[in-house]
Amino acid sequence: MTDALPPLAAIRVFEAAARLLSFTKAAAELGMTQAAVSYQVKLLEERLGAPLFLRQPRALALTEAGQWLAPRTTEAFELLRDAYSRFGEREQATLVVNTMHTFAAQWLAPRLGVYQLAHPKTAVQLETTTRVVDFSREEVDVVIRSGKGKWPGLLTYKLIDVRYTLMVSPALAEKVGGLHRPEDMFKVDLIDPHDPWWIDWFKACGQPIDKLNMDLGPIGLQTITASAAIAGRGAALLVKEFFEQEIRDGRLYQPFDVMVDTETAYWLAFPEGRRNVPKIKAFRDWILAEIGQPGV
Amino acid sequence: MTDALPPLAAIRVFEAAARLLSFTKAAAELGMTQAAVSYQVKLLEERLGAPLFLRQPRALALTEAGQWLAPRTTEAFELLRDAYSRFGEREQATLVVNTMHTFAAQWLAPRLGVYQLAHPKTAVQLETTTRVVDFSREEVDVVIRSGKGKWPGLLTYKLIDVRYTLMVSPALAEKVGGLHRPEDMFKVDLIDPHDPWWIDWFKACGQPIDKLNMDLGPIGLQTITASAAIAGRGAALLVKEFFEQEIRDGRLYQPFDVMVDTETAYWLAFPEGRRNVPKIKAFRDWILAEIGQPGV
DNA sequence: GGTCATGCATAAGTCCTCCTTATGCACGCT
DNA sequence: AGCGTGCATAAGGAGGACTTATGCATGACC
Repeated sequence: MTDALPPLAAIRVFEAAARLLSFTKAAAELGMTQAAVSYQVKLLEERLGAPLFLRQPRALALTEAGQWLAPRTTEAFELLRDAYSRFGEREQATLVVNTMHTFAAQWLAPRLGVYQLAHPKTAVQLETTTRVVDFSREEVDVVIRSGKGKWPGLLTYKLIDVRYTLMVSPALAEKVGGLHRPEDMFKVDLIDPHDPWWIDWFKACGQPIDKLNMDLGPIGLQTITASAAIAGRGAALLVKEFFEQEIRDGRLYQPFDVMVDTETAYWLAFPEGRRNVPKIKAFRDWILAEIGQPGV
Repeated sequence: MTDALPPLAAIRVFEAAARLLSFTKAAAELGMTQAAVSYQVKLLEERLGAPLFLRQPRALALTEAGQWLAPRTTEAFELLRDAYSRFGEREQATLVVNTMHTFAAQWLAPRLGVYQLAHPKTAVQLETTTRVVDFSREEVDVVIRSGKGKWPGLLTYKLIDVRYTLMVSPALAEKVGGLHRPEDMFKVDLIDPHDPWWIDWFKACGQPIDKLNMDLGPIGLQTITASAAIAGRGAALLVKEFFEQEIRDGRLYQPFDVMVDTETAYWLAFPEGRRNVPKIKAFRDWILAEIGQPGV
């Protein structure tokens, strides 16, 4: 026989019975019947080939062998209980949120102070990427991404529709004599003019354009295009929800009512198997409430 | 949620997988399939709400959380493995044999040297009592008792038939002119004359006596009555097998062939549940071989 | 001395946890 | 491109771990 351990279920029962010196009390602590405790102790005694308890009237006592074994077993179980209890606390301490830069910078970061006050035990760690996250290979708790929201193996919660609109600096609009209708767009430059969003926008305005100048540089982050618009360099297509503060400040304004619905949205997503993780549930509930949608 | 531990089966699997950084190797060590390891790890990760491993091509890695938890878990399991392994060695160290004084002193003690040489790792601790042993309340491994040998819950192995015969000192026999037939018994005293064995012995000799003088003291141990017989104080009824050395030495001799069979025997007995305990099996096999009977 | 409460022991039966089998997928190597 | 390897998963089975019911021994109380 190798030094394989006896069944762990029996060891666990023995540990509780030895610590409490009562099968009945051990049963209560372990959430099982006294008969199950008796049964497991008998199994362990037979397996070890030695009695561990002396059954006495109205009292249980440990044999010498039991007295030798019990504290060692309890020490091991205390290590386990401590480790797994502190693990729970430790895991609650940090929530890793991976999302694209725009969402992080414009929507989430400004609100994290509120989140922190409401959840002092959990620090949110923002990661800003746009690539696909593989939850089995990366230590990420939740992601926020745009798209259709149907990702197998993930639970998804809809946050914000992706609808963009044209925005400019009020100063620029005044400088060119105002932008009163989409036909006035010749007066200003298009920021990030190769962004395919422009095709859909002009089409929505009834002025379709066939093609964009795709030779220009890579499509920029909305935060960069928004900065250029605020600087008066032209008009940008932006998701309005990300720039509410700038709108309130008068640094950006929306001259026309045209909104282009991409039929996609921003989604909170995480693996189905983590649906019951407290810090993830808390974050989900908070962000849904913050967006003004009913929680699950 | 209380600080209840996750399922121990899952923790055990995690510990092996973390230590070996391989589900396949962990499966081999634990004697289960790789699918079972994968399943248990997934269970634990969902229960804890955190991934413990990062699945990489041709390599498993622990997450930060897993790196935190694994050494603590391994430490606990090393305590358990060490304790239960040393327990086995420790339990092999001593065998407690409870038997009546005569068997211990006359038959077993003289042979224990031989046993010790054959089993150097096990010390036999003799307890000499005649009362009933309750294995659930006393730390006794095996008992040797006389009787019918049918004791519920115990396994029994027959050792020696209880047949007694008359024995005297050769010097005493010569002093009284010899003991040639049972009718000569008037020449010597009966040692322990109130022992009921005398009724059966005289009856077996064709000279029944009706009663004994029951007013005398308690029935003595055979070792005491044998000492008196050796000292020439009279004749004693003894189990011959216990006094072979004294017979060889010429200190006792059996003048008649009369043997009275009590229809009982000396039995080795221990609880059924301990049938597989190595030190008990070893002792059983030795004592059966010593008595000249085939082992089980 | 009789009755009752308590705690452990056991048999029989149930159920669900833990596993196996079969198979898929991703990746590195050749 | 094909193959070998290691992890993942679904479906299903079995046996381990438990429950229920009951017995027994003992101490406390009247």
